[in-house]
Amino acid sequence: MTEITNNKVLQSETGTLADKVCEQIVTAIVVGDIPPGQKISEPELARTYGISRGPLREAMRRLEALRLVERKPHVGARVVKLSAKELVEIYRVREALEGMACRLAAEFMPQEEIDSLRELLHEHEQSIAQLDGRSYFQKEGDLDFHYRIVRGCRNSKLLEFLGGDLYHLVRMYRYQFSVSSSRPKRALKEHHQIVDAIEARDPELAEMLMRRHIGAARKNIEEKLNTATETRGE
Amino acid sequence: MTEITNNKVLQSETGTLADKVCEQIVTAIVVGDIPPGQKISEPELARTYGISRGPLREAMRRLEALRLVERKPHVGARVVKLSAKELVEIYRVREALEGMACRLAAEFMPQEEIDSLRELLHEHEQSIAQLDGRSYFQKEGDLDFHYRIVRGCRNSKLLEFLGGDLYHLVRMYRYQFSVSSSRPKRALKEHHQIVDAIEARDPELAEMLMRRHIGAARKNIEEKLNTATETRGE
DNA sequence: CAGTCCTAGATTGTCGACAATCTTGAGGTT
DNA sequence: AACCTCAAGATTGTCGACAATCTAGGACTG
Repeated sequence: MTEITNNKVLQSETGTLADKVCEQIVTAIVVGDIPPGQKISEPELARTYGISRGPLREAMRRLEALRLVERKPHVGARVVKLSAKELVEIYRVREALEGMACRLAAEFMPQEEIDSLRELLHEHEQSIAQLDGRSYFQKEGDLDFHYRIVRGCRNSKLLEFLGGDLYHLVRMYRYQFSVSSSRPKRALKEHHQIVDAIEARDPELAEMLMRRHIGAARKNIEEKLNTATETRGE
Repeated sequence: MTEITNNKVLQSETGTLADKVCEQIVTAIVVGDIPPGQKISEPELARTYGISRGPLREAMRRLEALRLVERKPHVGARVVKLSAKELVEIYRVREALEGMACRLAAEFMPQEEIDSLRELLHEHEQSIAQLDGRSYFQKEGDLDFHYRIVRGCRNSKLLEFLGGDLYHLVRMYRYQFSVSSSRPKRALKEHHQIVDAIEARDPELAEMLMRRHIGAARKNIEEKLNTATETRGE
C-alpha cells in the first residue's frame, strides 16, 4: 500500500480537509490506485489519510454524487465498475450535451478564447509529431479541448454537469482502458474542423461535427469492446 | 392524490434516517416551505426534524449534489435561488438530453410501455377537460410524461442525470412560479405527436418533436420572465 | 451430508462534545 | 464623523464513543 503523505500539496484555499481528502481519493480512483469494484472500508481509509471518519464520510457522499462510488445502506461503499454498456451510455450523454455545448459555443464564445483554442491545437499537433507513441498528454489534452468548448458555451448548468459529474468518469475510463490513442491525427483534424465551424459562427454545423466526433469515439469503443470479448470478467 | 412514479420509492425500507430527512427537506424546498435564498442553520434544522447534526450534514451534502442548496466552507448553506438565466440554461440542457432520450425511446421502448403512455395521456385529457383551471395535476402529470420517456430510452446514465439531478430543480421552479399551465391543450397535443413518432419507430422525428416541445416551453418562460420585469427582487 | 438457525465479530449509522473559523457589534484613533 | 481594530458570540468543522445492522462461521437438525 502506498503511503500517502498528507502534507503533500496545500492548494487548500479554505481547507475543509474533507474536500482535500475528497480530491485525493478522486485522483486515487481515477488513476487506479483504488481498483474498480473494490470495497471501501471507512476506518481503513480514515487511517490512511490521517483523518477521522466524519470528514471521510462527507467525502464519500461527494464521491457518490460524482458517480465514482456506489453506497448501499448498512453495507458499505464500492468503487464503481464501469460496464461496456454503461460506458456507451455515457458517450451517448456526452454526444447530446457536448453537441448542444458546441452549438452554443458557436454563438457565444469570445474570439480570444477561439484563438487560445487554436494555440492549444497547435501544441497538440507538435506533441503528436514528437512523442508519437506517448498517449498520456493526448488523453488529457483531448479532455482539455472538450472542456474548453463546454466552458465557452456560457451555460453554467451545462458546465456543472459535464465538468462536474461526467468529467471524472470519462477520465477514469481513459486511464483504465488507455484508449483514445487509436487515431490521434484523425481526432486532431476533427478538432480543427470543429473550431473552424465555431469561428465561422455556424451553430448547426458545429453541433453536427461535435456529435459526429463523439459518436465516432463511441463506435470505436463499441467495436473495441466487442473484439475483446469479456474473457477478463471475474 | 396522484401517486407520482418517483425514481426513489418513498422512504422506510432500510431507513438510514439521513436519507429520509433528506427527502423531507427536498420536498420542503421544492414546495417552498423553505424559501429560495434562505440561510440554513444546521442546529435549527436538526432540532426541527428531531435528529442530530451528523445525519443532517450528510443530507445537506446530498442536497448540494442535487443542486438544491449551495454551501460555502465555514459560512453555511443557502437554498439555491434560480435566476432567469439559469432557468433558461436548465431548459437548454433538458432540450439536449430529453431530445436524445426521445430518440432512443423510439428505438428501444417496449410496446407495452407505449400503450401505458397513451393511457396516461388519455387521463390527462380528461383531467384537463374536467378541472380546467387546476394546474397541479397537469404540472406533475407533465413531469410524469417526460419521466416515462426518459425511463423508456433504456439508458441508465441518462435516467440518473435527468431523473436524479434536474428533476427536482424543474419541480421547484414549477412550484415557485406556477407556470406550464399556460397552454395545457397544446402541450397535450404535442405529447400525442411525440408518442406517435415513438410508436412509428421514427427516432429522428421523435427527437425533433421533443426538442421543439421543450424549446417552446423555454421560449414561453423567456417571454414570461421578460414581461414580468424583476420587480419582486428583494 | 445438506440445510437452517444462531452467535460472534466487524462495519456502518448516530450522537454529543470540543476546536477552528466567521460574523457582528462596540470602542478607540485619525 | 469615518475607519480600523478587536473581542464576544454564534456557527461550522472535527473527533471519539456508543448503538443498530449486516456478514461470516459453526453447531444443530432433518
